[in-house]
Amino acid sequence: MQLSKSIEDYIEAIYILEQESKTVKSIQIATQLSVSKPAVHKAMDELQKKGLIEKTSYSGIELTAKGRKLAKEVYAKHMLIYNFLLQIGVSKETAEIDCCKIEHVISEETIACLKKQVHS
Amino acid sequence: MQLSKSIEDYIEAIYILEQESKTVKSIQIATQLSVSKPAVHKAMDELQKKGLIEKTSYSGIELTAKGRKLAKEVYAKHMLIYNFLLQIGVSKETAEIDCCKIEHVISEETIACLKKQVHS
DNA sequence: GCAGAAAGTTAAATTAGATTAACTTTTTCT
DNA sequence: AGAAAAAGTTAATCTAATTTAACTTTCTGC
Repeated sequence: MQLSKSIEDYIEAIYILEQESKTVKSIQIATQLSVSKPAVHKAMDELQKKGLIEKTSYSGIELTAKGRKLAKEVYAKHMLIYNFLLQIGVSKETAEIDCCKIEHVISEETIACLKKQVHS
Repeated sequence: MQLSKSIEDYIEAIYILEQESKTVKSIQIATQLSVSKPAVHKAMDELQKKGLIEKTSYSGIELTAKGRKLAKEVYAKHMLIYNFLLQIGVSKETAEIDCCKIEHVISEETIACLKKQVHS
């Protein structure tokens, strides 16, 4: 499945919010990603069409098994890049900003190579 | 000056083409970046408005001093990331693809840290 | 020097992702 | 329970970057 950058951001945000609060509300995602409520709404439509989340009107949002699997992959990539950046001396603040962007454009091959760099 | 990803791609393409052929034509840029002629045309309008290129109707395209300075910066970033990727074992093909995307999203701080990694 | 090809330009339409404004539904608090 | 606030939804609009189609200008080769 080919996901757009923004869809990856949304699914990752849901995954992170899921771990903090039992049910994930649209407004939390909007706050987390600094986007408007309608932007979240449209993105949730999209995620639902792709079978990545479950949601009925005015209810909470839940990842499906498929959605959670994907979210975990995105998040793992995020953490790998983040840790690599810290390791080479980037500040936490910048590492967080940069890895959010890099995670959407980096190839699997490069991810595999980075994996060997981290912790070494 | 805050440049969009696509504008950075165009200016970088001009910089590279400038070194191969004396005058840079719109069609060469279109071929290089795999975009349509009108896309190049609009981008050139934009670059001209920003004072980064010189161009009169139906003539060749030239970087201004300001444009060349910027192009060099973008290109240097490109090569730094490319070389780093090779160094960690990424193939040339993938390194080229990935660095083209990473160069548009990476911070100056991370670039500085990467610089210390390359060649070491 | 002129016809056809190549390059450049213009206009209109498309796409993805967002926004604001206005409205509806749900929640919360007294 | 009902009013006010909060959250969700819908509609209309915007922007950036692109495309196709059609047209104009320039170049090239006979």
